[in-house]
Amino acid sequence: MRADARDNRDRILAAAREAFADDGDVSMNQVARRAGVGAGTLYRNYPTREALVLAVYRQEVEQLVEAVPALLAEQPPLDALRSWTVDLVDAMRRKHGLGDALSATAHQAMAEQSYGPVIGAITALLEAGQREGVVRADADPRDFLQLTGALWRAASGPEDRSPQMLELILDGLTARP
Amino acid sequence: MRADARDNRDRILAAAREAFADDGDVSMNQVARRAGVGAGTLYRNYPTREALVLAVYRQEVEQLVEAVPALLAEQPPLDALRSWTVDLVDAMRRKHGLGDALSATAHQAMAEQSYGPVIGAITALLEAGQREGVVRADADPRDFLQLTGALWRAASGPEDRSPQMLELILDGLTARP
DNA sequence: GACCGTAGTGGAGAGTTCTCCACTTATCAA
DNA sequence: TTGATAAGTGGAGAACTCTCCACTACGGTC
Repeated sequence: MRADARDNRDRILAAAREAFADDGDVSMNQVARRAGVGAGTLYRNYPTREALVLAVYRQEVEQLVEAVPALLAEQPPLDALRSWTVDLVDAMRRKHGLGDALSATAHQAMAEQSYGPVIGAITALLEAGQREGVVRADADPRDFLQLTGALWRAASGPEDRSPQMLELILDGLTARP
Repeated sequence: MRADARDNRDRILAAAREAFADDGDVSMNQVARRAGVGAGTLYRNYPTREALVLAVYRQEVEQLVEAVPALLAEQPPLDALRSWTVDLVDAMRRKHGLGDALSATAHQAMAEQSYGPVIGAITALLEAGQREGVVRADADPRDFLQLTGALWRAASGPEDRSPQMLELILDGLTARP
């Protein structure tokens, strides 16, 4: 990769980070202008808005993913899953566009490739529960991420119903004797 | 309302119905052109794409709503809820844009006003279950519609995981002794 | 240092959403 | 029948997304 290209890529990411921090609905054009590049350059580096959003919040998401082992060490699996999910939904709500980007990729190939880490985190949480026999055997991490999208949408509405919905989902995940 | 205005309104609806039947991603401009009206007229009648979509599929949705009493007469509440939901998700998948429109309105005031019927149908199904003590008391119809949105997204992916997700949700809805 | 192939660029352009307001016209009272 | 008038119209316009390709300039080679 050419040095100037890498420079542009970095400038775009920096500009996007600033712009998203200021306000959620920033146009791709605005990001490009702010970074001092043409629209073409922006789109070559980040082909979709989602790709850009995921790149911007990569660190935040990584932190969430890395927190999993500690959670599992401290709490029973279902409690760990509950508090992790609350944090995830919270991040989706605070970081504009992240909820859309994450739940859009839940059942796509893209998710496996670029956002495997999140799926990996959910897998670890579910498997811990399965090992203890408290989570049903057919629980699927992509399904859970998709449901998390619904949670986030509910949390963003006028009346936050996400706690109740989360309890319902966890209840549905629980293994029955 | 002026007669010519009503005429235009009807022509727009007819044009939209045709256009949506042909293909899901039709631009608002195309609908306007097809109906022979200006963009302004289209937007005055249907302020958002969602509003137009809901108007176009009103009958389909009404049929779904009206089917509830028969379902409840034939089957136990949870089975009725299951089969009704399968039909709803199926409609969301076949009728382009309906899934987005419905799940977007799940927790908004708009839903109560213009799509109360769907909420009403879900309420009837849930209450039947509650009366028999098989559905948890704190189940909320808007939450359920929101979860249905996730189901639809999952059903539209490469691998249809919606049956498993539906079982999980129904399991979560079940009242525990 | 000069050369050249190719990776990389920017912005014009086609298409979109949605708003605004100068104009047109249906309707009702006289 | 005829105005008056408020309801209704259309399309120009501003801003957007995303693509395409004529150009520019980086960096390995001599």
